[in-house]
Amino acid sequence: MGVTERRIREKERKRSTMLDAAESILLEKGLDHLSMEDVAGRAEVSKGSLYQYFQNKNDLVLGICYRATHLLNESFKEVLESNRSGLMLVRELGERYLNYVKDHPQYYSSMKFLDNLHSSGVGGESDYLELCTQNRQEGFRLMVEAIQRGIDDGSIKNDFPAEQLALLFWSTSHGVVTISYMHQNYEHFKLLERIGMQENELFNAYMHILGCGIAANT
Amino acid sequence: MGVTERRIREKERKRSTMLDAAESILLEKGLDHLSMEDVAGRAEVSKGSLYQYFQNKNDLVLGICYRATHLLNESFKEVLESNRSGLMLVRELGERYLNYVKDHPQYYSSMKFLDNLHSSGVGGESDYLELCTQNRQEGFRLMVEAIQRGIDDGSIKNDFPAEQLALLFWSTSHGVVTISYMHQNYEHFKLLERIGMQENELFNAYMHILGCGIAANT
DNA sequence: GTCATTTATTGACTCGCGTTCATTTATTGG
DNA sequence: CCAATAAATGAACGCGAGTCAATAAATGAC
Repeated sequence: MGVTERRIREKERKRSTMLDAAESILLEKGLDHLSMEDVAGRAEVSKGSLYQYFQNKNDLVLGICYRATHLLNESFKEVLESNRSGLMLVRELGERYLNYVKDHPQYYSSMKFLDNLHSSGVGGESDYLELCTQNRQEGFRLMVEAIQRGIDDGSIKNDFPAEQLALLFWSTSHGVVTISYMHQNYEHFKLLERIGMQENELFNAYMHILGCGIAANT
Repeated sequence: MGVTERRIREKERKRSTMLDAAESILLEKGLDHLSMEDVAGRAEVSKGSLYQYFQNKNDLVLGICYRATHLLNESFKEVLESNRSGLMLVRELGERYLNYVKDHPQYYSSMKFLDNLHSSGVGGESDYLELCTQNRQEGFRLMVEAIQRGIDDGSIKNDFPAEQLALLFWSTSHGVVTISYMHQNYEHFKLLERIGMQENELFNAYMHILGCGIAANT
């Protein structure tokens, strides 16, 4: 009796279509101008139908965020398959993050949305919220693993536990990547130009400084 | 004929009252639950009156942000009055920033709001937007000055121009401070606990790593 | 003090948008 | 072919931002 299975598959397919629509609007117009009506229109369903697949607007955006965090984690996992030094892995993770934001700005803004929800205490009702949070924790865990490997192989000094270094890397890289994101996506953002800095210089300087800070003295 | 002068003063006083009301609501309920009606009620004026003093809601929040950025800059200027080494000044700036966020979370969220507007390209019509942006640039300039002094006095190495180091310090400290902010203000935020880290450890680790990265080798 | 004029205040109103729900339409199993 | 169940729909609701015509207050001339 594969009827209910097909039903579920069918439902998942529709949900995916809706997420595609939402994602494309997010890419084109940004979060501020993402309306449920708009999404319904592009997905060729009625507004009411959206609410059969998503609990509310937050849930919909977090649905995108779930894709976003999953994709980023997959990219991180690839990095960890290499057996270069831990320090190199960390650098590679940073590069991946940077490129990810460049390639998928809509995913990045969905992740910013998640962060905002976390910062606002509650995010309303959303099943995706928990999933996204788990994904983020998984991403963090991957960073910890890279750093731990670096400590073990001697490429990263052991002044701090891996988790603490990971948190520093996590939070500081977020700031740097944000600069890059704004530089990419907003005409008006002239900060880099104003101080005469190329985008890749910013990242290199960051990794250089960070490298000096965490690399073992060899 | 001091009539118009008094008018202007009076108007400024009322505007200030409204900002006070908005600020207290921002502190209590957060940005998401700040409504114009609410502000009007607490300021004991009608909703329509608010719009005689502020162009729109963004303008009102940016009015708070103007206070916020001004206060932060004043704190930074105090630091620069000292004649310690540039490296010490940078550390002191970081500490000030951290304490500022702890003491004035509502100001911090208004600054996040400003950043979001910048990230969204346009911020609607608001006279305060330009003023806030100028204040932020002034804050950045103060960081540049601290670092430049450090390069000049030999406490900071000269691998990078002061502006570039300032940008790195600016963006990375933002990430670290955000962690601290969330830790302070949101019950649910358990990241620090989960990795067994104290809040001040986070800052110290950050300054240690950064210090290793930018300090001149003596 | 009176009055015309300018300025400030008000709250009812509109409008957009997220969300709900009674109704309609499609699908399933017998 | 027919209940019964599930899915889809769009009109209707609520809430909050922003508007505006009507009202009140302040000012300055006489």
